[in-house]
Amino acid sequence: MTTLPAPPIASVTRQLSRRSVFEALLHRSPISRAELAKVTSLSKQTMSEVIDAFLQQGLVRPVGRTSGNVGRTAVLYELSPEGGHVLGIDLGARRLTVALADIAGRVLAEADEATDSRGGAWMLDQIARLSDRLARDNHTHPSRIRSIVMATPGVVNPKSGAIEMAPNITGLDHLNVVGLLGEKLGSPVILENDINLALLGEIWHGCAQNVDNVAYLALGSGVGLGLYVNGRLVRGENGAAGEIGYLPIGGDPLKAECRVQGCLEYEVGATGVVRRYREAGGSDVDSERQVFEQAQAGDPIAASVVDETARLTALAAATVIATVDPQVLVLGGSVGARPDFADKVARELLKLSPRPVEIRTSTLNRRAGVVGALSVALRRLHDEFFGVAELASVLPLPPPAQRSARQ
Amino acid sequence: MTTLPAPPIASVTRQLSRRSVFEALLHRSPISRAELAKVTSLSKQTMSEVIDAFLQQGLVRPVGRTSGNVGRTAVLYELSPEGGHVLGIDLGARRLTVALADIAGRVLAEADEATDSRGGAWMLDQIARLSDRLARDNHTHPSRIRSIVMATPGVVNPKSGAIEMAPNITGLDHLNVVGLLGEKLGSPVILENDINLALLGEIWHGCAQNVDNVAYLALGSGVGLGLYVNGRLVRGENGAAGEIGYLPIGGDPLKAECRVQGCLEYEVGATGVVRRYREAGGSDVDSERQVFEQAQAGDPIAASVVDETARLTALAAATVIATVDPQVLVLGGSVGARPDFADKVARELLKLSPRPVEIRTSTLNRRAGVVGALSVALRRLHDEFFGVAELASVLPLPPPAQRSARQ
DNA sequence: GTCTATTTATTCGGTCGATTGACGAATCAA
DNA sequence: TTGATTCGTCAATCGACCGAATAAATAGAC
Repeated sequence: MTTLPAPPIASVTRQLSRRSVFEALLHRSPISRAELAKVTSLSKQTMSEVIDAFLQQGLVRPVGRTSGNVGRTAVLYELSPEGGHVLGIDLGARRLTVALADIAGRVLAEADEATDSRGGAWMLDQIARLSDRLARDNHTHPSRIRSIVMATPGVVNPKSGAIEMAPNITGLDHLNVVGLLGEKLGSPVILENDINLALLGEIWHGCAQNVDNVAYLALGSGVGLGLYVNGRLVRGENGAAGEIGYLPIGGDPLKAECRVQGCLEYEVGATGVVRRYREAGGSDVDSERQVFEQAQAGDPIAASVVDETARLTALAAATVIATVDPQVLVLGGSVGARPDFADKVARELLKLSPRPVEIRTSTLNRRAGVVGALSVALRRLHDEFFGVAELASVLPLPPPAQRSARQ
Repeated sequence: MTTLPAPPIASVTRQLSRRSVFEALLHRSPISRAELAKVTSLSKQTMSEVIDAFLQQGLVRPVGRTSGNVGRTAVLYELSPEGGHVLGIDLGARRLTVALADIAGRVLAEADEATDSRGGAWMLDQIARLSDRLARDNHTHPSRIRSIVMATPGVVNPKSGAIEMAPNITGLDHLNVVGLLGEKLGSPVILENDINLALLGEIWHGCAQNVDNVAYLALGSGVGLGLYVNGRLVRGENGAAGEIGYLPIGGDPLKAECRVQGCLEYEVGATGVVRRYREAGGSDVDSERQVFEQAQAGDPIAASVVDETARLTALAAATVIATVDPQVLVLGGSVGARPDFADKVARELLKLSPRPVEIRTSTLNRRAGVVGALSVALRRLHDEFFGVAELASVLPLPPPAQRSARQ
C-alpha cells in the first residue's frame, strides 16, 4: 500500500525509457531484467534503475524466478495490480454494467443490474453504488481507481464532454454527469458514445483485433455507426460522426418523420420494424425481437419485413464502405449480431458493392460497451503515467503567409 | 553548396531539440538565437549548438540583424533555400502542373502545360522534362530535390503505392509509375489520389486552414470525396475511401450502369449531366460546362438538370455529414466550385440535414492538387530530417490473452 | 564432488547533452 | 561618458545512457 504515483519529474529521455519498459512489461508479462534489457535495447543497468523505480512506486512486483536454464536464475517481474485500477461503465436504457480492471488490462470483475428506471440522479446514485461495491469486493479501495470511462447513448460533445442527446434515458441531458459522477466516484470521468465504445471493445478484445480501419454497424433499438480510421476513433467535429439514422435511405428525406428522427432510423430502428410489420398485417408484437423470431418461425410477413430491413442495412453499409473503405465491417447490436440477419445483409451487400468487404459479427455482444470503456480508461491511465504528450505530435507545416527571405 | 545531410547520428534528446528548433524556424522565420531559446524553452547554450549544426548543414542562413531595440543586436536566421527542395506534380487528364518549393514551404515556381495525350511512357517523359526545366530555371540542380509527390486520378493503393484505376488517362495502369518516374527524376516519388491532394491543398493554403475535420466534395468530370479526419487524411484500407461515385443515390443501385461506374457517378458525373440534358430534350452540347452555362443563360431544361444535380450532390453531402460529422464541407472541382452551384447545394442541404455545416468553395481551384502535393512532399522531407518515428506512437494496449499473475 | 561455462545483476568510469551562472560584447538612452 | 540592457559564449555541473569489469548463482560435464 505504498502511496503510489509521485512521478518525481523525470527528464524526457528517462520518461521514454520508462515508457518502453512499461510497454514491454505489458506484453511479455513475467519477464526478467536481462530479458527486458534485450527487448527494449536499453542497457542492463538502466533497466535496473527503471525497475527499481517501478518497484518503489508499486507499479511492478516480482513473481518467482527462472529455472531450468543454465546460468544464474533471474527474478521475474510483472505489473502489479496495485499499480492502479480503472473502471468501465456501460449505461444502457435497460441495463447498467460496470467492470474493473488493473493497470495491466486484466479484467478483475464485472457486474450488472437493471438500470434504475427513475433515471437522472437516481441512476447516478446507482452507478456510484455498484462501482463502489465492485471495488470493495475486489479488495480495492475506490480511491485507488484512477480513470473512469462511461458509455452512454446519445451524442457526447467531444469538447465539453457533455451528453447532448440521450433520447432513451430519462433526465440525463441537462445534467452535469461528468461533474456529479466524478464527485461521487472520486475520480475523473470521461463520457463516450456507447456505439463508439462497443467498437473499441471489439477492437481490443473482440472480433476486430489488429485492424486499423473498422466500421461498426450497430442495429438494436436504434441504428448507429462507429468508425475507426487510421487506428483512431472518429468522433466528428460535434461528436456526431456515425449518426447514420439520418442517412437519406429508405424514404423521402424531406418527409416530416425523417427530419425528426432520420430516414433510416424511421425504417430500420426497432419501432420502425414493428410498425412496418403491423402495417403489413402481421400479428400482434411489441418488440422487434419478436418480429425476427416470427420470421425464423416461418411467418412470411415477418420474413419480408426482415428482408427489407436487411436490404436497407446493406444500403447503409454500402454507403459507409464507399465513403471510408474499411477493412472490416462489424455487425453488432441486439439485432445486427444475429447470424441469420448478418447473412442476409452480407448477401444484399454483395449485390451492391463493387468491392467486397470482410463482414464479422460482434463477439462481445452485450459486453462490448463496457470492454471498450475499459480500454479507453486504461489508455488514459497509461498516458497519464507514460505519455509523451506533444512530443509525439506531427511537425506542423508552415502557414502560407511566409515572410520571404530578405537580405 | 555544402554536402547537405549527413545527420551524424544524434541522440534522441538532441533530435528532439533539433526538431523543435526547426519548427520554431518554420513559423517565425527571421529570428535570433535568443528569441529561439525563449520560444523553444531550451537554453541559450543548447540553442547555439543546434544553430551551429544547422549552419554547417546549410539548413539555415543568417539574414541581417535586429536593430532599434536597446541592447546588443542579434543576428537573425531563417531556413535556407539550400536546405532542400520538394516537387509537387498534378497529373490531370488535360493538364500537367508542376511546382517547386524549398524546405520552408516557400513556393519557388510553378509551370503547367497540356498533358501529352499519347499517355503512358510519353507522359512520364513529359513530366520528367517539365520538372527538370523547373528546377534548372530556379538554379536548383534536380539532384537537390529530395521529395516528390504526384497527384493522379484513380485509386492509389496505400500499401504498394501503385495506381489501380485511372480511367481518364491512357496507359497509366499496369505501369510502374513510382519506379520509372523515380528513376527519371532521381528521387523517391509518392503517388496520391488527386482529390485527396486537392483537399490537403485547401487545408494547407486554401479555404480549410486550421480545420481538423474536413470533407471535400469534388465535382468535375467525375465525382469524388476527400476526407480529413482527426487531422489526418483518410485513405481507406485499399485507398478507396471517398469513392462516392458508388453511393446508392440517384437510381436503382442494382441497375447495370450503377454496378459498373456507380449510381451517383452515372447521374452526376459529366457524362451523366450531359446525358440527362439530352434526354430531357435540351439543345446540342458536348460538355457539362455548357449545360451549366445554358442554365445561367435562362434555358429552363438546363436549369432543371442543374437543380437535379445539385439535389443529388446535396444528398451525397448529407450522407457524408451524417457519417463523419465534418466541421467544414468544401466544394471543389470545375463544377462544384461554381458559386451558383454551391449555393444551390447549400440550399438543398438545409432541407436535408438536421445539423447545418459550414460550406466553403475551393479557393485554390485548379492549383489545389499541386499545392497539396507540395504539402505532402514537404511533410515527408521534414519527417526525414526531424522525424521521431515510433517514438511518437501511442502506447498499445495489452492483448486479451493475458497470462494471469502467478505467485 | 569439483570444475567450467553460462547467465544474471551490480559497480565503475566515460560520454553526451542539457542547464545554470558568469562574463564579455554590442548597443540604446540619458 | 556612463548605465542599462540584451546577445552570445565559456565553464561547471547534473542527469541519463552505455560498455566493461566483476561478483554471484546455477546447470551440466567430468
